[in-house]
Order: sequence, then structure tokens, then C-alpha cells
Amino acid sequence: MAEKTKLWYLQNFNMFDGMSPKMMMELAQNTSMQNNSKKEIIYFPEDASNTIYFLKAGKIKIYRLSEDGKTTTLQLLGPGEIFGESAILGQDTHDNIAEVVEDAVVCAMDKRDFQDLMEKSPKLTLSVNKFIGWRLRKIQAHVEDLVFKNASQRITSFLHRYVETFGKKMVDGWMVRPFLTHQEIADLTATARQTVNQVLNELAEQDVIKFSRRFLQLKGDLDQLES
Amino acid sequence: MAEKTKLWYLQNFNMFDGMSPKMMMELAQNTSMQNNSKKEIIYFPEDASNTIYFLKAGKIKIYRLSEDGKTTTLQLLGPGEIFGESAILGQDTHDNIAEVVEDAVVCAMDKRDFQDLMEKSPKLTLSVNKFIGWRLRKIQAHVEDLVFKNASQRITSFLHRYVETFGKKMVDGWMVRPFLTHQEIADLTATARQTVNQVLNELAEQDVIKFSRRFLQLKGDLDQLES
DNA sequence: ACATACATGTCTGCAATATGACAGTCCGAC
DNA sequence: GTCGGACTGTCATATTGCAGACATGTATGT
Repeated sequence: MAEKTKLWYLQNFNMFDGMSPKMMMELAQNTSMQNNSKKEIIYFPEDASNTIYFLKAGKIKIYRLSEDGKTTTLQLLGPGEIFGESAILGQDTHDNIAEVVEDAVVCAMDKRDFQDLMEKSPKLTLSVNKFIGWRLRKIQAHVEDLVFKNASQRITSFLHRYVETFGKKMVDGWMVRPFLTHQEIADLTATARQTVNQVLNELAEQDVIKFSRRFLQLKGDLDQLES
Repeated sequence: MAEKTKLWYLQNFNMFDGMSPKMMMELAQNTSMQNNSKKEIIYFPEDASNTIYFLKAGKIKIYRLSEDGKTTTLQLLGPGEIFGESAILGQDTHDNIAEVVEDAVVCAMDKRDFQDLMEKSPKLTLSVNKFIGWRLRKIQAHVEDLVFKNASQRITSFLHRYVETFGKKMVDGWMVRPFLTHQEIADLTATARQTVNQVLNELAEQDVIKFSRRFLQLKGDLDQLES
């Protein structure tokens, strides 16, 4: 693949803001691309953690399974996000499952190459630290939600984040497309599928949202989805 | 304070393993010490995050309050652990409360000094990354526990970790001293004080543990405290 | 067009655990 | 040594939201 094309893939990651063109070229040389379609698994727990991934397009979920087959999703990631970061955090295996939720374009880089780059560029190291801090903050907020909020508050505030992150602002509200299945939302919010269904329909009844399998529309302002 | 003494304070942190004596001296120069007694608060949410802390002795808890006055403890830290790490992760305020649980000796270092040091020592950077990875793993496991385990499993497996981390191995089991209040355990496991009391007494009934306000004794092997 | 698998909608009962109340106990401060 | 506050032990009661059942709806491929 032409280096120019590779460069395109690496753009739009905040992490690489302010990097020299020379660095970016080096980055591009060490990167490989892949297209992954829905339901593909990028890695499993216990898989060797040698690679760090950059998500260029699509959505990825990071989740865990319990022994008795329950699922909990830790994060839903969109374009511009990094995953498989355990590779650069000194772990040699993954802890989670990474699965494609919407057809994705993923850049993969060997952890050694990335670490070499980090050594050369303190700026990059700083960005990485920021990113990790952000990830840590998000998961702490997740814990707080699980402990302090009830099921319908968790669902509502998830929808808030979902619309905020993935939605398009319209004159009269927001639109996200495609939408998730109720089961996916349940896994993200540690609730039951039936509860998600109920809350969703209540919100529609109150004319806050409108939804189908294909889309979620928020009528009006984001703060209507406050717990 | 003599640099030698300061050095003593900085020993026993895995993070500094393999650092050159010269580096260690530099570290020591930039470090200040403090003794904090039980119930003292080291920082609050929204406090400026300029300092990174090393816990030399005692215990610290990192926790959050909800609007309606509930508490959830994210971590209980013992000697050798780092906290306030948001300072080096690009956040300018803290998100949590850090409070002394058992009289503590704390080393504090300005984040700039620490970052300078990191730039000079790739080895330190690597250790820091490892530490952050470890922290991330712990909190992910916390989420998993909250979602997959029931109250009594959470309490039991917390006791497991508590004994493992802070206990002394005896011929016939383990001993931890001092013990926590039931409310503290409740906050750590997202359960109610009364539930903790009940589970604790059940375990005592089954002759797995023995406890009082002052100590917790595990009779026999750690794996008796498996969920 | 049909078959099949998957997703949604709705109800009902049940189990887990929080909450509130209150008595008894311990502990440190004075 | 005693007093007050905090911690522990044990109820009874309330509530939340999960689980199961099942009908309906929708997409996909042949």
C-alpha cells in the first residue's frame, strides 16, 4: 500500500497531533491496515498482546463474558480511538474481547515499533499518557454509574453519551444511525434486555426520543437525557 | 531532612527498581514527606492535580460520593502504592477523594519534576506504564465483579484480596490487623452495612474466619474465600 | 415468496438486597 | 471510671429489576 494512503489512515487521531511529518512517515511504515466486518473478533482474552490498534472507521466493543455466559461491555469505541493498549502497558495478554460492532477499518502497529517511537518523541509519550488518563477516567465513571444509578438512569445516561459521541446535530435535535440492539444496550449498562425495551418505550412515550432498529432520534436538547 | 533519610522513604517502590543511584538522589531531592493521620483528606475532587504521591506506610482509600451522600470506594491502597496519578496523566484536577484509613507516611513529588525524570529515564517511563496498566486492570476487574457477582460473592472475594494483600501468613492461616469497619467494607463492595455484617457472621459460623473490630483471621487457606 | 433466525414488546412472579428501626456493645476522651 | 459517640447485630418491610414465557415483528438468503 502506498505510504500516502497509509498516512491518510493515521490522520484524525488526536494522539498524533503536532507530530513531525518525518515521524508520521515512520509511523506509517510500521502500520498495517485491515478491514473487519461486523461480529469479527479482533482479539480474545489470553491472546498475546503484541499489537496496538487504531480505529479509523466503524465501531468496536470491548467486553467480557462471565462463566455462566453473561456479557458486560466495558467500552464502545468509535473512529479516532485506540484499543489493545494493554500492549504498551506492560501486559503480555489481553484481558478482554474486542469485537466489531459496525464494519471497521483498523490500523495495527507492533508494540515495539510504537514504543520505539515513544522513546523518540516525548510529545507522543505525553499524548499516550493523556489518552490512558482519559480511559481511566471513563472507567471510573462507569463504576460510579453502576453503584449510584439505577437501571433506567444508567440507560438514559448511556443514551446521552451515545448521542453525544456518535450522533449528528440536527435543527430540532440529534440523529444517530445505525442504532444498537436492545441487548447491546443492556450489555453496556448492566441491565436486562426487557428493561432497556421498557425504558426506551417510556422515553418515546414522553416524546423525548424516537427510535427504530435503524436509528435513534433525540427530539430537542441533550440534557433531556439526564439521569 | 537528610537525603539519606529521604532515600529510605523512596525505597520499596517497585517503580524505582533498577534506577541508578544518581537518579534516585535526584528523585529524593525533589520529594517531600508528610505524616498523615487517620481520616485526613489528602485531596478532594476538583483540587488541582499537581502532585504525585507515594505511599510509604499506612493505608489510603480512594473514593467517591454521590449527590445523595452515598459512598463508593474505588481502591484501598497500602505501602508501595502510588496515587494521585492523574497528575501525570494530563488531568489538571482530581476526580476522587483520597483519605487516610490508617496513619500514613506519604512522599509527594511535583508532577513536573516527575515528568522531567521520566524523560531522562525510559526505564522509569516503562515502569509507570506498567503501573498504569495494572491500575486499569484492577478497575476493570472491579467492574466485572459489580456486574457478575452478587453481594456476598463481592464481599467474600474482597476479603480474599484484603487478606492476600495485607495479611500475614501464619502456620494455620492468615491474620490481618487492624480490620476495617463493616461500613468501610460495604463501601468497597457496593453493598449495605447490614449485608456485610450478615456475610461476615455466616463465614464465622462456617469457621472460615474469625473476626473482631481489631483483626480478621482466616482459618486455613486463601481459596476458602472464593466466590 | 417462504423459511428461518433474530429482534422487539409485554406480562407476571420472584429473589435479592437495600432500608429503616432499634437494642446492645465497644472504645477513646476527658 | 464514666460518658458519648461510633460500631455491631438482628429484625421486619419495601423495592427494584431480573427471568421466563410467549406473541409479534423484521431482515436475509435462496
